[in-house]
Amino acid sequence: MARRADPTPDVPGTRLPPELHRVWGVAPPPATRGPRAGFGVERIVATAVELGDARGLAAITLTGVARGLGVTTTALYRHLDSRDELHVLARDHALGRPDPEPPGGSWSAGAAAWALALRARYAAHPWLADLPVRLPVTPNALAWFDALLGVLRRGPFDPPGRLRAAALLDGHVRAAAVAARDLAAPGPPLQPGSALVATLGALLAERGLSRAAAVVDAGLYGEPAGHGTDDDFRHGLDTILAGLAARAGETVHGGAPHPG
Amino acid sequence: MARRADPTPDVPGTRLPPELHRVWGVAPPPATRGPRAGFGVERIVATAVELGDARGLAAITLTGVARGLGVTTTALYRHLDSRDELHVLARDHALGRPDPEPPGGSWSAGAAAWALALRARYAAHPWLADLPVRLPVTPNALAWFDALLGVLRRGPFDPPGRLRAAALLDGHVRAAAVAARDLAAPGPPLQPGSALVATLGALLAERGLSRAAAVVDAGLYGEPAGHGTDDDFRHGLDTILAGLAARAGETVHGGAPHPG
DNA sequence: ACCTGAACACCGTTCAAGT
DNA sequence: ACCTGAACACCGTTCAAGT
Repeated sequence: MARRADPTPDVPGTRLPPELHRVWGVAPPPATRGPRAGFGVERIVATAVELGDARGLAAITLTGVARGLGVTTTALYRHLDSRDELHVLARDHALGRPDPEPPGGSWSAGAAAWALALRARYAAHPWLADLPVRLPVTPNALAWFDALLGVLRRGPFDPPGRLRAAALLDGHVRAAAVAARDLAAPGPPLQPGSALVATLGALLAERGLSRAAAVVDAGLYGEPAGHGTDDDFRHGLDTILAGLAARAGETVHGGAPHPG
Repeated sequence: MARRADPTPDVPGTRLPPELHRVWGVAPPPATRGPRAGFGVERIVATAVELGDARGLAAITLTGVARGLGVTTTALYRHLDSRDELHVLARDHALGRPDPEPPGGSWSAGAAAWALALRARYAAHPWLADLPVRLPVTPNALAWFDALLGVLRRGPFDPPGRLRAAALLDGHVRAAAVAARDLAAPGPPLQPGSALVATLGALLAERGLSRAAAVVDAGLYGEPAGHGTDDDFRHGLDTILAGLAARAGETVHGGAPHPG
C-alpha cells in the first residue's frame, strides 16, 4: 500500500499475470533513459496487424514483423515474450474500442447493432476469427463484452442468461466471418451447369443422396451469392434474436430492424 | 460414351477436378503390378487423423505423417499432391458417415439430433473445426449435408430456407466446438476470488466498464463449467431452433426435446 | 539497454538420383 | 513405380556476443 515516489502510477494492473502486462500497458518501465529503442511494441503490433490483413493469420510471424521493421527476428524478443503474446496484442489492437452505444432502442435492436459492428471488425481483420476463443481479459475485448452486456440488460435475461446469449451472439459473428471469408476463396468451379456440378449430381444420385443431389441439380449450390454472405449473417442473427425472444416468452414480429 | 475393356468402372468421378480424385476413390489406377507400395493413402490418412486427435491441426504435417510411417517426407508426394490434399482426405475420413436417420419425429427433433451427432464428431476430432469452411464436395461431407436436408424437408422451409438453416446449424456446431475446446485449455486463473479476478474488477471499474465488472465480481466469469460446455451448445441449439420455428410462423414450446 | 549472429529443431515443396 | 537425399525458403526460440 506504500505509494512509490517515482512517476509510475500505482495501477492495479501490476498484479496482472505477466502475459497480460503489455496488453494492459503496464509492462515496460517507460525507459526514458539509455539508448532509445529503434522501435517499440506499438510498431510491432501495427506491423503484425498489417501482415494479417494482407495475408492472414499465418502471415503474422515474428520473422515477417522483423522483416517489416528492418530488424532481426531475435531483436523482437526484447519487446515480446513469444508469438502468442504478439497474437494477444494484435487481437486487442484490431478489435479496437466498440462504438459508443446509442441511448434508446430495444434490446434486440441493440444486440443486432452490436453484432453488425463486431462483424465489421472481423471483415476488416479476417484473421481475428482464426485466433483461439478466450474469455475477454484484455482491454478492448472487455469493452466489447461490456457493451453487449449493457444492451442485454434491457432484455428478458437473468445474469447467466445474458452470458449464454452473449456467447451465442459472439459465436455467430465468428462463424459467419469464417464462412464468408473461406467461401469467398477460389474453390472448385461450382457454377450451375459446370462439369463438376453435373458430375457431383451423378455421384450423389448413385449413392442415394437424393436431397443433396436435388440442391446441386437446382443450381442452388454454386451461387457464391447464396452462401456466407451478409444476407446469411443477417438471417442467422435475426433467427437467433427471434429464438432468444421466443424462449424468454416474448414475441418479436419480423425480426430486429436493421440499424444504420 | 465408349465402354472401356479394362476392369476400371466408368464412374463419373473420373471427370472430377484432380484435387478431388483421391477423396472420391477414383484416383490411382489400382496398380496391382509393379513393386507394391509399402504404404498407401489409407495409412497416410489414418496417421494424419491420429496426429490431429492427439495434438491438433498444426500437428497434421507431412513431416509428422512420414515420421509415423517410417518413411521420408518426400516419399509422401508419390501419394499426395500437397498438404492441402491431406487435409481434405483427413477431414472426410474423420467426419465418417452420419448415423442412419430415425424414421419419425419432428423436423426440429431431427435437426437437434443431427447437430448433436455432428458435435460428437467434432469432439472426437477437434481439429475439424480449424479447417477452412468449404461447400461439401467430398463423400462424407455430402452425406451429412444430405441428412440435414432430409430432416429440414419436414419443416416449414422453402429450398433456399433449408440452405440458410443448414448453414446456421453447421456454423453453430463449429463455433461451439471451437469455444469448448479453446476454453478448456489452461488459461489465466479466473476462479472467483483469485488475484486476477480482483485485479480485473478494479481495472474495469476504473474504466467505467461496470457491467463487465459486475459479471467478474459476481464470480460468473471464471467458472469453466459455465462457458463452452455442452449446456451452452444445447442452449444455443434450442434457441436457433426456436428462432427458425418462430420466423416460419410456427411456435415450439420449451424447445426441441433432447434425443437419446 | 538493445540488437546481431549462430545454432537448433521444425515446416512444405521441388528436383535429381538411386533401386 | 517407388523411395531417398540434397536443396531451398521458411518457421519459433535460446544463447552468446557485440556496442
